[in-house]
Amino acid sequence: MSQTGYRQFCPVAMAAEVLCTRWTMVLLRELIAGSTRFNDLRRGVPRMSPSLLSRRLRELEEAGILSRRPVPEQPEVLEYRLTEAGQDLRPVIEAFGLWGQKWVESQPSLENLDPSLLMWDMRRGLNPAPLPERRIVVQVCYPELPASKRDWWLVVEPDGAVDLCQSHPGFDVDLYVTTDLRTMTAIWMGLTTVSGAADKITFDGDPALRRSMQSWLGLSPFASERKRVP
Amino acid sequence: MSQTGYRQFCPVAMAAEVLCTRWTMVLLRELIAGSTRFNDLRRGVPRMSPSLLSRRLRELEEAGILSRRPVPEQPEVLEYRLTEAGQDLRPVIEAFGLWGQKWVESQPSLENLDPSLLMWDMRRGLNPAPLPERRIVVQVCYPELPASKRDWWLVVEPDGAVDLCQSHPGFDVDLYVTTDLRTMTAIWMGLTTVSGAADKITFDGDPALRRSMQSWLGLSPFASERKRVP
DNA sequence: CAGTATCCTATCCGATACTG
DNA sequence: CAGTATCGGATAGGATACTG
Repeated sequence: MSQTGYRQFCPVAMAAEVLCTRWTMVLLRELIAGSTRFNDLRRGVPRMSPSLLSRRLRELEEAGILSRRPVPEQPEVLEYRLTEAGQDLRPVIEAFGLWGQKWVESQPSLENLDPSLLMWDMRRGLNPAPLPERRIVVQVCYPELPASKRDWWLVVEPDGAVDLCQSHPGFDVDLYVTTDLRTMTAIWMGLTTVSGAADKITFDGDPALRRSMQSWLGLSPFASERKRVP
Repeated sequence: MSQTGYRQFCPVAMAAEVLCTRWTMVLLRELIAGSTRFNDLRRGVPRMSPSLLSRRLRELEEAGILSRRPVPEQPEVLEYRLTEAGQDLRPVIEAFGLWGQKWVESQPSLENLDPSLLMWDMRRGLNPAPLPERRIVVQVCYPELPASKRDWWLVVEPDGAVDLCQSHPGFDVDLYVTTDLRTMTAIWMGLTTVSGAADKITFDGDPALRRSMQSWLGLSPFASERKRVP
């Protein structure tokens, strides 16, 4: 937002005054998704400058939306946790996301891809349930990208924990997935499906894993909402 | 919002890019409440400059949220109607308002009172159902205000139509209500009630009307949500 | 890694005045 | 009444570099 507040007694205006400043809703989405540490937040909101992030976090604390407390083990590092008021923003974020998914043209967003962000989101959403009960390693390759962002490894531990690596984790790879970033992003957003984009993906490795990919690949929380934009 | 967009493929960011610019949410609240004409919108969002209003309306049209069409009878005047995408913002606005009502301290907003806006909102919300089936005139007086904003008349026609006047409409007044603007605003927001603020209101006229006031006085759509802020 | 301070510019927005 | 153009200032926020 710019200049001063709205100075209006309507609750919508009161909320907008706190929430409708640049990056705030996106940051809140990341907090609600569960990130609590500064650099995790940065990963989730990569285009936001650290100084603005720092500032927003302070503002949100002041607004009673989150608390900044030292991490117990590392007292010089802060941890950001939503207060009750912050948790209660979940329906607000969901309403935003739902509406955005339904009504905002996605072509322009698909011009602004970001492999780190996508993989970070995929890591978070990945659903280990359909996977066999052993360590599973999936390598994703985007041949069009420069080497530093080309290869990614998702490591799913037997207990369901998921790690994202940018260098080979040392374990055998169960499934190789090669595609372009745009296709993978479209799948993640629910604009297409693994089978719908079959001609743009090549697989190598465990056929069962490949067939079940749509089910274990975690999609955007809004992927199930179909586009309505004309 | 400032600068350029977020260039992020998350639906929350996509929605925020359209919705989180200054005044936009407040304007949308007014559109969803039913205003369709430029100057009605101005009344509902009085602190917004006309040029910004004009601009936002064009942006919202571009975003597919509303349509600008000439009024059938007055082809040189435009009428702003929400499209389906715009109607679908209702849950978003409601989520905002609900959260604002629950979690934003209202003291500061109560420093920024506005009789025109309040009366305009009251006119809109007034519930004619509990009133007798004849024309009812209620005069509201804020003695503390300058003459030009002191007296207001709500005229409820037998068919339920409500008019707001700033000069005596000529009909007999059924009920006089005298109070201060802050009290009336607090009632409208649900922070107190007519009987709870009885010591700050004086009545003259029809006792039945007075007793039923809480029921016919239209409150803010969010008035029923109780404050939770600590 | 975690977070902050500084600096500078783009741009958003508010005020005002103006036209059909 | 309905709506738009212009203009200038404030400030938000981006880039960068820096500290514990």
